[in-house]
Order: sequence, then structure tokens, then C-alpha cells
Amino acid sequence: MRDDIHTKGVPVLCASCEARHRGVCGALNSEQLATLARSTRRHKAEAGKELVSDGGNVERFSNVLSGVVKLTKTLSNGRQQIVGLQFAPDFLGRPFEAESRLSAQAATDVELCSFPRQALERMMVEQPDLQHRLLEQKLRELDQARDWMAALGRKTAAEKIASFLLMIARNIDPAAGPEHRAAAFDLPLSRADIADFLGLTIETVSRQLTRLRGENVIRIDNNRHIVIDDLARLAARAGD
Amino acid sequence: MRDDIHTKGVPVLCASCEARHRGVCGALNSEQLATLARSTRRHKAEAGKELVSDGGNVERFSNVLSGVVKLTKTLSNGRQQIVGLQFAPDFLGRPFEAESRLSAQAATDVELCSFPRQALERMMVEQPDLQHRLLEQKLRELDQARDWMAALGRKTAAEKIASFLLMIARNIDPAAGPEHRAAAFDLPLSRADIADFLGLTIETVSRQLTRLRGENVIRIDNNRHIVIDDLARLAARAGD
DNA sequence: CGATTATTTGATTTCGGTCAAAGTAAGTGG
DNA sequence: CCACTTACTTTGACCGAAATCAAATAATCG
Repeated sequence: MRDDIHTKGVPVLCASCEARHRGVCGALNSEQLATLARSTRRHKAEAGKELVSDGGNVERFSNVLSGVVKLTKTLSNGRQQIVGLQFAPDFLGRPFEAESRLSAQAATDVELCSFPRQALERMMVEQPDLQHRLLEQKLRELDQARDWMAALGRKTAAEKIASFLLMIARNIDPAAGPEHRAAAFDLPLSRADIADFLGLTIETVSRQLTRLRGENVIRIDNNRHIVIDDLARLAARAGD
Repeated sequence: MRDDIHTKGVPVLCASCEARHRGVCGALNSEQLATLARSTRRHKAEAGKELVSDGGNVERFSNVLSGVVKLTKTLSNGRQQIVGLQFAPDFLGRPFEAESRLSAQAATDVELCSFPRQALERMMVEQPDLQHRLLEQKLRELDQARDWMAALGRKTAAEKIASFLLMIARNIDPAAGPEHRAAAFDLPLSRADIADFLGLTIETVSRQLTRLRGENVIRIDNNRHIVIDDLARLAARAGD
């Protein structure tokens, strides 16, 4: 729990919230936070819960407070592609469109802080810094989407898996900064989700993970827990 | 050449510019346009010219006035993936980052209107509507990137080609709106570029185009010119 | 502990890639 | 205007990485 001078007059709800420090809410002063907090709801959703449905109307945006949210597109034949993953304290929502063009699901159990779409859009007008933060967030999402386009279009299955593990390590293990050689974390996605993210099948994902384990690049405990002793060795297999 | 009341006091350079109507410059009043126009340069680049290099410093942003710009990522072994295509009057540039994470090349001959990065970033602070337009543009790019992620990860070669032709038709042939059944246009990309965009090889692109021609879904003249008599028939093959 | 779901492993097939060659278009300079 | 070069595209034969089909094994949960 952080408690600094900026906490004065800040709604209880927001006082210890990461979104106020590193997320979009950081753009708001305590008065604006109070206004927004009146229509804000903090809630949990368990893994698998659909948060936004493709083609559905979006009345509320959210900040991800913990856990991982996956953004998916569905094609004919039930084929699915995950087109984005959101980690705390990411902003979840597509401003200026009432209808969603993709579906959002909780990949793990998640905590969200949601508020009415229109309240945020109104606040963006009177607080340019909020718009600025949102622009920064969306630019980051665009950078990430383009990195994955290159992976989806041109990397081999082995390279996709290596890139994926590195990306997760960087987002989940706080110790996986550039200065550290090792990382350990629980995968936030099932094999099926990883396959949908990388444009592969479950079987190929499994085989490639087994292969990396056989080559002592990673260790796997209980299917979900991954230990990487030498991040550079994994990075050498990412193909870029 | 448009000449309405809004043209009063507008720099000559901007008077007939589409970017002032549908692009980001539409957010600027004539005084701001005049300021920006002082450091603005209008120039042409021929097909193949590198406009921004990966890892290079970006000192200027641009509006695309005509032609098509491709945004590319390069992986090891010289593998390439096109991660975005920009048509007039799109904005070309990544605000708030001095170093580019991708390369931009003219896919066709292009006309650009460029201005210093810092001039635009400064203007964004004092003109929230400019930031708003930029946000809208980047949100559109993100939507498109995610559509292509689904195509790259989950569509077959045949579906990728069909989707690609539809996307180009919508962007280039003004008559290809939802109300029209037919479209005709010159492909702005070579077979090699199409392959790099769709994550395929030149040979596969060629074979799929030949197949669509054989099935009378498209006609091809002179390699580059495409005629689609029934857009719905092509859309039925796009896989979504 | 049994039932259900998730993951791994194995055998086989297939779509798209690779390699090779021929066909076409577009310049270029004599 | 035409031979000649050069680059682009198409077509064909073959190959291989990943998909599909099919069990077996491991984890999870009531």
C-alpha cells in the first residue's frame, strides 16, 4: 500500500491502486478521481469469464488490477486468434466505438476496476493528460501487436514459443528485467490459449515446450510453472 | 481543389490538402497551420525508397498525400513481415519515441508532407483536438493490426489472399463501398510485398491469385491490374 | 477415489515452402 | 526499332514443418 502526499483527498477505492500510479488514472487529480469513483465498480472475475463479447455493446471500460485478460477474434469454423494480452495496470477498452470488434476474456482470475464508457470519454475532453496517457497506452499496444504480427507471419513454431515465454517473463516476473539472467513464473495461459495466441495447435505447443525442456533451456513443474535459468539462451532462440 | 470559407488564411501548401480535411491537420486552426507550415516540406519519393529505417532516429513525421507506404519488421535470416500499410491521408510516425522500431518504405511512388517531430509533439500539448485525432488514427491502426493478426495466425493462404484483395479494394477503389458489387484497381504491392504482408511466399501468392482467376472470382491484367466483378463472392472466401 | 479435463506422445497427412525452370514485361543502348 | 539484359511472375516437382487423428498419461476436482 503506497501512502504519499498525493493520497490526500483521493477516494479510498483509488488510494492503493496501481492504475493511479502507472495506469491511466494517474492523469486525474483527486477531484476528478472522486467524480469518477462515484460510478466506479471494483470486481473480480474468474478465469474463463467473458468480459466483453464480440459485436456486443460496450458500456464500461476497465483497468486491469491483477491477472491477465486475453483479447480474441473468432473466425469461421470456430478458429480463434488471441490478438492481445493485458496485464495490470493496463486499460481495457476501445474508446470512441460503442460496439466491440473483439471479445475479452479473463485468462486467469482477474480483478478489474470499471467505469462507464461515457464518463471516461467526457473526462478525456476536459483533461488532455488523460487522453495523452490513453494515447501512450494504445501506442504501446500497437507496438506489441506489430511485434506479434512479425512472429505470426514469419517465425517458426520453436521461435514463437521462445518469444512467447520471454514476453510472459518480462510481464509477470518482476525480476526478469534486462539486468537479470533468470526468471520464474506461472504461465497465465493454458496450452490451448498459447496455441490460439501463437497461431499453432495445442500439440505443437506441447511438443515445442517439451523440446525446450529436453534441451535444458527451461524447466516445467506442474504444467504451468516455468523456470528459465538463462534468459539470453532463450532469447537466442526467438528468431529476431 | 476545395475552396470554402475555411480556406481563409490557410497556408497555400495546405489549401488543397486532403490531410486538412480527413487527416490530423484538420484539428489545427489557420494560425497553427501557418506555424506548422513554416517547417513543413512537401516531397515525393519513388517506389522502394526507404522513408524511415529500423532503429534509426526519427526527426520528422509525415502525412501520406498519395501512394502507399509499407511498414516492415525484419527478423534474422532476412525474413520480412509487413506490419502495416498506410494510404492517404494517413499519418506516418510514432509519437513519443525518438527511435523507430520498424522501417517504412514507399510501396508505390508517394507524396508526403513532413514536419519536425518536436513541432507536432509541442502542438499536441496546446491543441487537444490534435491529440484526439492522432488517438483516433492510432486506434484505427490498432484495429487493423489485430484484424491482420487473426489472418496471419489462423487463415489459410487462399483466405489471406481474398482478405487482402478486399482490403486493398476498400482502400484504393473509391467505388468499392458497401453499396457496390464491383471494384477495379492497380495493386500497390508486388507479389513479393504481398507475400511479406501475408506471411506467405511469392510462389504461394501467385498460385492463389491464379486459382482465383481460374474460378472467375477476379480478373488480372498486366499482373498489377485487378478487376473484381462480385465483391460478395470474394468476401465469401475471406474466412471470417 | 473415480470422473473429468488438460497435456503429452505417437503415427500419418497435408498445406505451403523450397528448389528449379520457363515465361513475361520493362528497360537500355546500339 | 530491335536485340539484350534484368527483374518479376508463373508453373512444376518435390519436401518438410506443422496439422490432424488417435491414444496414453497426468493433473484437478468433487
